[in-house]
Amino acid sequence: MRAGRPRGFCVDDALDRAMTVFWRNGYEGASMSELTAAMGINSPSLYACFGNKEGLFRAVLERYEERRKTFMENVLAAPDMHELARRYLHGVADFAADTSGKNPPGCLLLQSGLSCGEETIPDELARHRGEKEKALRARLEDARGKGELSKDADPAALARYLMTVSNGICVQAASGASSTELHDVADMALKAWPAGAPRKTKSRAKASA
Amino acid sequence: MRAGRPRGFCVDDALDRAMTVFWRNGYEGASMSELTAAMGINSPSLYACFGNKEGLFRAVLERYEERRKTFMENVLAAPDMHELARRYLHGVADFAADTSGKNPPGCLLLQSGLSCGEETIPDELARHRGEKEKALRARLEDARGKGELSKDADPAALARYLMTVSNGICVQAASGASSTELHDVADMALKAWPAGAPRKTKSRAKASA
DNA sequence: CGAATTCTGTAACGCTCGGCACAGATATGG
DNA sequence: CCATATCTGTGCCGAGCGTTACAGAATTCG
Repeated sequence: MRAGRPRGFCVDDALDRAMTVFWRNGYEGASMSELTAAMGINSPSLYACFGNKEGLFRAVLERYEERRKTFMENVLAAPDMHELARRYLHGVADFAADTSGKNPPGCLLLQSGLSCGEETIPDELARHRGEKEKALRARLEDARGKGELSKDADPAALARYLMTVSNGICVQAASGASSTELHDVADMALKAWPAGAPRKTKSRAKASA
Repeated sequence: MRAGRPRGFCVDDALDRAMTVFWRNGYEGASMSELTAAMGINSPSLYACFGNKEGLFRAVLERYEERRKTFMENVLAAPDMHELARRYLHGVADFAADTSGKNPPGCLLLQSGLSCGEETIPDELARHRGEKEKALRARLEDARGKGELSKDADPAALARYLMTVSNGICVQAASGASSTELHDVADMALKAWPAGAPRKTKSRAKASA
């Protein structure tokens, strides 16, 4: 164990509370006083732990990705590509409409700073969204190689389509759309998905844990 | 415009310049000093003309809608509903990818403040986006009444779908997607659009969430 | 034990923010 | 040509921002 006075707060809990503030107010709209108040700590503790506001934000993003990891794993583990698309879009709809916690509806990767005074924030968020798209594309390319997807399908375009609809759903959620409205949009978007090998679709809906 | 010293700048030009700043930096990220510098005026002139920062922003939004008016008119004047969807999505793709002016790629109604410290800004923007959705829905309802759209089609859901994809396209554009990528997404989204006039439409069961 | 180390709370820093008083400049109307 | 009205530029305001200096409190190590 390390010497010195032990930290008086749980880092992950603090990050979860900071996440809510960034999510609701955006990066610039979240003031340090709001953040420290929500986290239940004083600013020197925050600066000692995270460096500065941007460092805190990056830590929040990592925490966010960690919490969404099981969802993406579940999506990528889909048995066929139509099921992958279905799990992804309906999972996003579930997630975006979820107001059971303290977080506002929508998605942190959009709400916290689509545009902003410091260019580095939107760039970082775009990078994170790009990572998700890349994961989807890799899975689709793999499926195409294995014959689970038509040879004339374009994995990159399909992945981009999923991300586009997903981001649109998040915006709709932030604008106040209901859960069923979002799922209807997801269903409609799935009609554009290539038929692929399997013709049988199960209509089972599962919420993201 | 009676007595008194005449205004030394063109209001619309100033609004166009302010629009670029809000677009690129977001509402909160746009400082008054940046705005006045871009508009080529001093702050007292700005305050005398627009009241305060939020007043300026609202004026910018009006100007924006005015500039987009002919586009929406062209969309709503489409001869059939598939053409309406096509014009809308590809028009948005064109618009979002356009970097010929000084405005960044994407859409002001999203970039300038999806989330923000002052709740009133995201609300106002959501209202503006809602107006567009309402216009599309009204046109679709009208078309359904005239038999140009299947009776079991849902105008509200279709309008929401268009808005969702449109917003997604704008996010993709802001993330750096190319024009052809955006048009590919628009084409793919159009595959989900109900067929022209025939009586047969597949209605998929809604998710049980 | 004392020394070293690490975290915490108080209080304040310099800076930029949005906004405005004021006086000079430039127009109109009588 | 004066009275009135509107706009412009200079300069400044209090508030809040992100950030940090400092000293005391709590722990481990020798």
